[in-house]
Amino acid sequence: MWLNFIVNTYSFMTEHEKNTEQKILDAAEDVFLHKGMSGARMQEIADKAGINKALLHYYYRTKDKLFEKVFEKAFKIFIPKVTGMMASDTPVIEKIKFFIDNYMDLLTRHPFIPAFLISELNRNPQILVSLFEKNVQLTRNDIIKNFDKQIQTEVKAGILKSVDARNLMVSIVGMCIFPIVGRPIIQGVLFENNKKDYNEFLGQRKESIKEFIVNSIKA
Amino acid sequence: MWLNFIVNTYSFMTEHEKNTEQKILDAAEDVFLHKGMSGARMQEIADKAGINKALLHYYYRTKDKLFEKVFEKAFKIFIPKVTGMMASDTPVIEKIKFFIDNYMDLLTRHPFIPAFLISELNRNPQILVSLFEKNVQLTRNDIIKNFDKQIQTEVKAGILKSVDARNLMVSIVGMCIFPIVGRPIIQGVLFENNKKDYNEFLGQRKESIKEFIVNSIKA
DNA sequence: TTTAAATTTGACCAATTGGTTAAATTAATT
DNA sequence: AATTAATTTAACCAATTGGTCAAATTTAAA
Repeated sequence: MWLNFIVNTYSFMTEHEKNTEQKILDAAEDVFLHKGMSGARMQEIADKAGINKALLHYYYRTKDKLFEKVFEKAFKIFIPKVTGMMASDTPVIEKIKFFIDNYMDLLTRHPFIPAFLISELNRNPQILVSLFEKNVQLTRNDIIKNFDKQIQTEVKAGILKSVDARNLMVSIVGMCIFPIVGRPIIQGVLFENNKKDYNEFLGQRKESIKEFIVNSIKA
Repeated sequence: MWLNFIVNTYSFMTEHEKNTEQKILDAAEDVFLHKGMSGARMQEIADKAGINKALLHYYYRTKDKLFEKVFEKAFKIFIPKVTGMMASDTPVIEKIKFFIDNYMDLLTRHPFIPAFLISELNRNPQILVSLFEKNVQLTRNDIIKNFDKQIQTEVKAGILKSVDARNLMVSIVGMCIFPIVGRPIIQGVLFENNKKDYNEFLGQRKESIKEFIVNSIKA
């Protein structure tokens, strides 16, 4: 679709157009996720999409614009889930268990996104600025405050030990993400590089984390 | 020093030589750590070292060779510490507290190394193979087994709750590393991008992790 | 003080890279 | 069927990149 780089993906485009565009985006995701912005090559993306390189620039003018799209998609898959977990009104421990189950599943389905986000954001934190404007940044603050309030309520009710909301959240996400982004190192150092053993480890990790956290915060 | 790429840094080289070589290595570290293998430019490294680009190739034939040196140094700073923590014969909880204090300090001093290692290793896990051959891979297995044995002893002695050594180690390191590698995201989402607030958060994080873990594993 | 060896440089090169353009092809509109 | 608009391609380009080389300079050895 012409001027697509401005108007984006809309419902009135034909199946054919959607396919070409989607093929490019899929290929771009694949290449960018594994090689990063600086390591990705437009030619490789074109090859993987089965199209001419010039067509890439026809749809997404520049490498930066294409990268932006891929990054935004990756970001949206992972980050809102974290604040999302704090929104429901179930008890804290239930909430956490639910989150860990879902987040670990998400990580298993997209194991390369977190390292990609970490790498690109450390190299250029500026990317976040524009993303934060677009997305649900307004309510975010209230959500965190509410989650903290809920925790303090349960602390006073004698359900939980005294814990700080943000420390808890960073710990939970860290315990979930590290075995994924650090896989090459951990698998090498602690599992003699045995892929099967490590997959088993990841399989039971969910339960391990939940038990570890509940043990820590339950009064 | 001529043929330096083969013989490496030895004590019999003059101060002048050591300086030039070190200047290159420092500059390379700086650039590689922030831009990664594919994003780093030999010209930028040369500029930062204040030398001609050809001199870079005189000392370290290729970009790959130079990268290898930087990577190995970064790796050696961080990874042996983890297995090292398990070697002493103090009680488990003391060991863990000592490790967290030291590791968090290390992370604060070198905040960009972990993301660098994660990124490069996910992109090319092959790098590890040669490194594992060179380094203390022999005793590593015994160290882990001994640590696990110590834990199980303390479990039976009623000091600790039942915990798996490798899960525990991954959790500890994950809780330490995530606030560093995920800084841009966490600072943005949870701290309204306030740098000062985040530094304060990092300052108390050490104690928070220790308390969190002890609460979880103490019987 | 020669002479030889090691270090440093400027100029250069081939390959790669992101991006462009004009022409060809296909799809949509009349 | 004719024309217009949208899509796709091959060929090309300027800039960048890792790397080389011969010459110049500095240092060490004789």
